[in-house]
Amino acid sequence: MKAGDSLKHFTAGMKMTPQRMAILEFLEGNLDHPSADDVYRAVSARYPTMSCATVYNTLETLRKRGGLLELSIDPLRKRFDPNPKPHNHLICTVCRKIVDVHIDYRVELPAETAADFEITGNHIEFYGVCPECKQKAATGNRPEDNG
Amino acid sequence: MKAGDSLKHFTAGMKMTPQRMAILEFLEGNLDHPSADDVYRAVSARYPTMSCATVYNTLETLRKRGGLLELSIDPLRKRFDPNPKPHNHLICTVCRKIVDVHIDYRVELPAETAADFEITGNHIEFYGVCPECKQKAATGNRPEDNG
DNA sequence: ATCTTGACAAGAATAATTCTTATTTGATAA
DNA sequence: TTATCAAATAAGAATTATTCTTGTCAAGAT
Repeated sequence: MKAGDSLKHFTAGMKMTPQRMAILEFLEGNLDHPSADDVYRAVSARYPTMSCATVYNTLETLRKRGGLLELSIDPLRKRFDPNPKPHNHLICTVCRKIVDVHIDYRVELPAETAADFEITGNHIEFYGVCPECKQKAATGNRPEDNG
Repeated sequence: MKAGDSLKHFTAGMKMTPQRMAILEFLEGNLDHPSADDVYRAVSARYPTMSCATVYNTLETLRKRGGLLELSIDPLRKRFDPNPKPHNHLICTVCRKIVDVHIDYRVELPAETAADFEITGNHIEFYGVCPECKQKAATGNRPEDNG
């Protein structure tokens, strides 16, 4: 498979439109975990009439087809990951920066814990503080506790 | 420690008010991963003048003190977990039901991958389809693909 | 008694996402 | 090539979750 071609595997039978092609092009090979709004802003630069509903619809269609992973790693918004290889994430709890972790941990759920679920996958989040935020914390401006 | 007493460990120095006590009482021992709105609805049944801002403020105060985990396991809203023991989750991708997984997997990030982050924790999500949703899917009403 | 600080209610404001509706388009088959 | 029709679109209204603002209040400190 050619690099940047992976999403094509999930678009068979989808009606191809200029809008969708622009969205796919933006997503192909994108490792930044963009939000719907990131996609919308990037694509509407070239297609000024692009509607945010179109972006949401296309992302949801791709998600259902398995071409995108919807990540719940940001409490403020959904993030989408077009990286076809299953992987995990390291997240800075201060600035919410996200780093891919390409390690397969092979965690498994014992049958008695799976509670008759049909298991389809897993995702590990590591939490930490990134070097930049550690630096900032060290130089004094630590946030107060208001409790 | 008495069962249902765990949150008390994080409230030292917090000004105690009837509203906060009602919120704490609702959270103590709650294994349902309630959202802010769940807390608000439950507590305002007894305190009709409760403001949603008070709920959000109290939850955020507890979170900062380590008494609550803010879970990003639901793309629609934040969920809060007052269970003080670190644990993982099994999530139905159809109905979003959440089941606690009390297994310690001891996943670790190699130093070269940690990228100078100071690692503070991790969380594993298992994805699957729960028995009820499997049942529904088998009996015919499978959702169409709109792509 | 007054001051200070944190907590409060009420609701406005914001931000992300979904929904609605009329219109247009791409894929299919005639 | 053209007609057809389901699906996709634009535009913006609506919804939902969350945060912010403002004025008030209460408890402890001075």
